[in-house]
Amino acid sequence: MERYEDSKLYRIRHSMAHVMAQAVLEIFPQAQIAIGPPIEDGFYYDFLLPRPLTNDDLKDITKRMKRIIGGNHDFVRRVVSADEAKAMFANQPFKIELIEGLAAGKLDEYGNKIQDESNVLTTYKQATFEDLCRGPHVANTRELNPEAFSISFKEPAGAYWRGDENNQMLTRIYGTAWETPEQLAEYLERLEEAKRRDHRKVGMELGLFTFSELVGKGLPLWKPKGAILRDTLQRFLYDEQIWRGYLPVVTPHIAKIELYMTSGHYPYYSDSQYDPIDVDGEMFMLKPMNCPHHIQIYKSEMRSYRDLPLRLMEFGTVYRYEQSGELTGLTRVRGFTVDDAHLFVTPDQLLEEFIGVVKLIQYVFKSLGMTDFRARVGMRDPASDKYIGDPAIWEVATNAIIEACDRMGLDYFKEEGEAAFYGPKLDFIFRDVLKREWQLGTVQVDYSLPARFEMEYVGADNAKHQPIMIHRAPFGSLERFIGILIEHFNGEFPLWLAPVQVAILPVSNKVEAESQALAERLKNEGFRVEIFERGQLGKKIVEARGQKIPYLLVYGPRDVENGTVSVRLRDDTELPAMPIEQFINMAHQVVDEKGMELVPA
RNA sequence: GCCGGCGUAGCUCAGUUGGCAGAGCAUUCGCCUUGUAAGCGAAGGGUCAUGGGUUCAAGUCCCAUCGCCGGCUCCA
Repeated sequence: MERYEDSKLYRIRHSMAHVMAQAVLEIFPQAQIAIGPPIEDGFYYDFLLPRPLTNDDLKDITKRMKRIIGGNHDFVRRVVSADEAKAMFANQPFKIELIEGLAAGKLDEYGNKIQDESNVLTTYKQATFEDLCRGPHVANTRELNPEAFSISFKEPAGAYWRGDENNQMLTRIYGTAWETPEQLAEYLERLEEAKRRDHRKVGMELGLFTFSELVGKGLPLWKPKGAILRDTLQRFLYDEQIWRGYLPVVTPHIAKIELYMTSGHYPYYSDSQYDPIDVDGEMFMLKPMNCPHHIQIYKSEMRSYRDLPLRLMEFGTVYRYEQSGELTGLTRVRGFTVDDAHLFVTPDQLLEEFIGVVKLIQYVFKSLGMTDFRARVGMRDPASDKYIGDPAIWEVATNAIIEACDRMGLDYFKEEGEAAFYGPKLDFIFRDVLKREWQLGTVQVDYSLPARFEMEYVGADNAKHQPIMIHRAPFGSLERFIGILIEHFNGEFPLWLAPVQVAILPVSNKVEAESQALAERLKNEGFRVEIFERGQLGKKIVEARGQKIPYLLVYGPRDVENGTVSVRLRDDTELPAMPIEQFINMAHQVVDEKGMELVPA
């Protein structure tokens, strides 16, 4: 497959960024320009502007961009010396900084270390605008389609120079650009669809959760229907884990600060923890993670190799201080529940246990109809010093992960700098129906915490050994996972998960008593049922459809007489009237199979 | 935390150059008794996010705070 960097779209978007910069400079000649790269689906350019942008500015910029494109200007590449470049951009301080970084062969335009040393400076010029740029670009603006781009689809946004929050805040204008207007329309439609499916909107409409200013931002309140969904997921995983030899534990929400000093969490992550609470002169913290607690349970007894592997699980709620601006619905919150487990294993067991965890995660995803995911091996960044533990041990752990993947035939890719601070990990990245990627389940191999906590077990040789720890969470956080599920399914959950599975729609209140009896019968069968009593049948259908309830049972005198129900599915399919017994069997089958369809194949 | 936008009834929103705070849905009550996408009528519901300021007069103008949205940063 062609790399994005080599594609025509990439050149189009890169060139669009230059055209936009030219347009902005026409309006604000005093503006300072930073960088303007292509990105997924589009491009941006960062500016230091004399005032905030308005919608009218964006219209004006768009108009000017179209005019520039219509001018059929060539993009002309030129190799320049550092001195030449500095003279050319004398009144553009950001460019001067870039030139100095590039000329010294140290930093690229993003402020990252340069890999290749071919520190040749080039510029590209179209019409009156010449920009420091390594390209590539289209040959001429006539290759840009003036009807296939938009800069008004997104609000202008703030962005720090070189992405560092200590630097100056610039104004970033985003654009999207395509080869044809049809592709643009398709992209914009995808954005609209994502907005329609937004879990915050759908979750409120379905009555799953709410937020309260009095409780606090980033602290979701689960309403009954959301709690049912959540509990159903939780029970599914709980049962699955019990079956696989996990043991449940429960631990408190606060602990002494010394616990996190020992684990190493406190010094490394004090920024994202809440301030300690003084209790009778001792400092306690809201727990930011569950592992140190589980370690204390491990250490409560003398462990033999015969006890291992020991797999402790807990749906443990943790609290982390997230900056207010980064909170988003359920996907980024300040208190959330991790479907956590820690496996304590001997070196001999590591591989097998790791494989077992990966199999569990694969099974869980498959049960939820989530099939499109890939695995990432997160390795330490050799240049960083944020990791604890001996590099040699890291290598052993990383190799164990890779060997497990190979042995399972798992498709994976490696990425440096994606490890946890105490060990390498394997992350599962899920792609939803809208082709967006989310990092979900994670498995981490850890030699560090067992050492820090001086954990041990007695081996067959009667000597003491240190266990290895595997941290893992298939969902990651229940909150975030449910947010993703809502958007993936657009609130139309598979039957086994749906908070209300069956809506009974009485044709009139003449069958009120019979409808109640039907509801009771279905509840006794274990189904979640709601009777819709308001208004006429049409209105009941509207309401039940709005709640995305899988089965709508139209129930009237005819059905009462025949012992049937008329089943209408969530997708508006109308099944012929069927005996109640038959409906119950069908629904049981779909639930038992965790089917994605409402009618068994 | 930073940049920008936005806060009017439970929800979605209207509210003119500053001049009596509104609609639909939802809720409650009454009528209708219904067979596959909204039956009819009435009533209740507001410190216009909060606090200050300007003004004869503020939902409307100014300032601060809180919250929400889009980004940046961050995400054990």
